[in-house]
Amino acid sequence: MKDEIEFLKNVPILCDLEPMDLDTISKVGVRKKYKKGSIILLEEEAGAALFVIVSGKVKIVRMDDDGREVILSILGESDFFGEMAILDGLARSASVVAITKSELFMIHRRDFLKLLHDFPSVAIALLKELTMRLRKADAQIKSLSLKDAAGRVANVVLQLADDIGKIRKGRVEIDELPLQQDLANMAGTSRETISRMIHAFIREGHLEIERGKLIINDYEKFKSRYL
Amino acid sequence: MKDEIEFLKNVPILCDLEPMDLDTISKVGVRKKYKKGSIILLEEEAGAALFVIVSGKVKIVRMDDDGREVILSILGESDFFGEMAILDGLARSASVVAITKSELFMIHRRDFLKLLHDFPSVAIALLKELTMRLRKADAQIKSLSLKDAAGRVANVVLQLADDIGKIRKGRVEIDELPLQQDLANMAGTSRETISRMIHAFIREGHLEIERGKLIINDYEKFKSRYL
DNA sequence: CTCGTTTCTTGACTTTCATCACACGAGAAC
DNA sequence: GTTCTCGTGTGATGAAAGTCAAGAAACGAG
Repeated sequence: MKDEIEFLKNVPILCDLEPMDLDTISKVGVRKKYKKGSIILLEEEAGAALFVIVSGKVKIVRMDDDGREVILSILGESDFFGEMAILDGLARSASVVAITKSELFMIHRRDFLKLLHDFPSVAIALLKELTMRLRKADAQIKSLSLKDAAGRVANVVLQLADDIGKIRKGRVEIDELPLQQDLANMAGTSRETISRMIHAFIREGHLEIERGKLIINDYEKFKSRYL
Repeated sequence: MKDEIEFLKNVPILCDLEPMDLDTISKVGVRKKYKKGSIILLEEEAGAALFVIVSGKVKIVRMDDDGREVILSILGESDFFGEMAILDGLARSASVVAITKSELFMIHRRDFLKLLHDFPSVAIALLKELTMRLRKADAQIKSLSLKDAAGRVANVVLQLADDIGKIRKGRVEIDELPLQQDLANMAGTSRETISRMIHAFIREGHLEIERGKLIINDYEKFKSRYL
C-alpha cells in the first residue's frame, strides 16, 4: 500500500529508511483497531511488540493497587510505544489505554530487533527518541519534587501546549483538552485542584476557555511565571 | 594499560567489545580527578562528552532557581553519564556533582559517536541502559505522584538497597548512607521528614541503624508494606 | 426535546507535611 | 583538652492541598 509507506515515513525512528525497506515493514506489520477506553496493553503482561499509532490517542499509565493512576505520557499519531519491553525483555511496566478510538500498526519483536540490527540509523534514531523521553521524565520528576500544585498544573498545561497546541492570533489554543481527571493524573494532584488552579489562572488573565478550547494568552509570560 | 582495559570491560555498554577495541578507546579517553563536592558538569552548559566513573560517587541533580535540588540518580563505579547531550546535541539538562572524591574517564563526543556507528552491539547495549533508566524514572514519577511521604522515603531506601545494599545474615545492609539532605532530595521531601520517617520505620521494626549502617530487617516485608 | 450520565465548580473540613526553632552529638581544627 | 561546624532529632505551628459533599453545566442517547 502506498498510504502505509507514506505513513511509516513520518515515524521518527523509521524516516531514514528506503521506500523498499518501508515496504517490507508494512508487510510484516499488522493493523489493529481499538475503541475509546479500551485497554491496549496491560501492565505486567509479557509478550512484546512495537506499536505505532496510525490514528487516535493513547495514554501510557501506571496504576496503584487502589486504582489511582499516573499518566506517564499521552501519545498521538505517528508516536510509538512498546519498545522498552522489546529491548530489555522485561515485563511491561505500564499499561496503555486508548483515550479516543485508535488504529495501531503492530510490529513483532523479532522483526523490530532485526530492523535495529540491520539499520544502525534506526538504532540511533531510537536512541535519540529515548533520550528525549528521558529528558521529559527528568523534567517531570523535577516538577513533582519541587513545585507546588499551581506550578505542576501550569507545567501540564504548557506541556500540552507544546504537544498539541496550535498557534492562532499570537495565542496558543489547546483543543481536545483531556478530562480534568486525566490532567490531575498527569500533574500528580487531585481533580478538584485542577479545576481550582485553572480558574485561578483564568482570573489572573493567563488562560481563557472558549467553546471547550483552552487558550494561553501569553505563552512566554505564563511560562516564566510558573516554570 | 592492562588495568584500563580490565576496567573498561566492566562497563555495561562496552563489555561486548574486543580487547583490541577497548585498547583503542583507552587511548582516546582522558582521566580526570575531582574532589568531593566539586561540580563536574553544570546544567545549561554546551559541550558534550561521555564520562565513565572509575572510582567514587556522583549525583545527577537538577536545580531550582532558589537553590533547591532534586537528585535524579546517584551513580558509582563503572556507571556512565553524559550520553544524552551527545545523542541529541541539546544542552545538558542536569548538573553532576561529586559526592565523594572521584576519578572519571572521559570520551569525547566524536569518539563515542564513532563507537556507536562501528559497533551495533554498543548501540543496542546503550538502548538497554536507557530503557532501564526510563523504567526507573517512570517508577520515580509514579512514587512521587501517588505516594505519601512515608511511601516515598521507603522507596528511596529500597532503591538504595538495590543499588548499593549488601546482603548479610539475611538482612540488607546499606553502608555509605547518603546524607539525610540528599535522601530528602531523592524522595522529594524535607530533611526533617526523612529523619522522622526513618525513625518511624525503626520503631515499626523494619529498619535498624548500627554503626552508621542502615539495615533492612526483612526486605520483602518492608517492600510489600510500602510499595 | 428530555432524561440521565458524566464532568465540572465550589465550599467546608481535615490531613499532611514543610518550615521554623532549637538542642544534641560527633568529628575536625586548633 | 576546647571550640566550631556539620549533620541529625524532635516539637510546635501554619499553609497547602486532599477529601467529602452537593449543586450546576455539558453531553449523549433515545
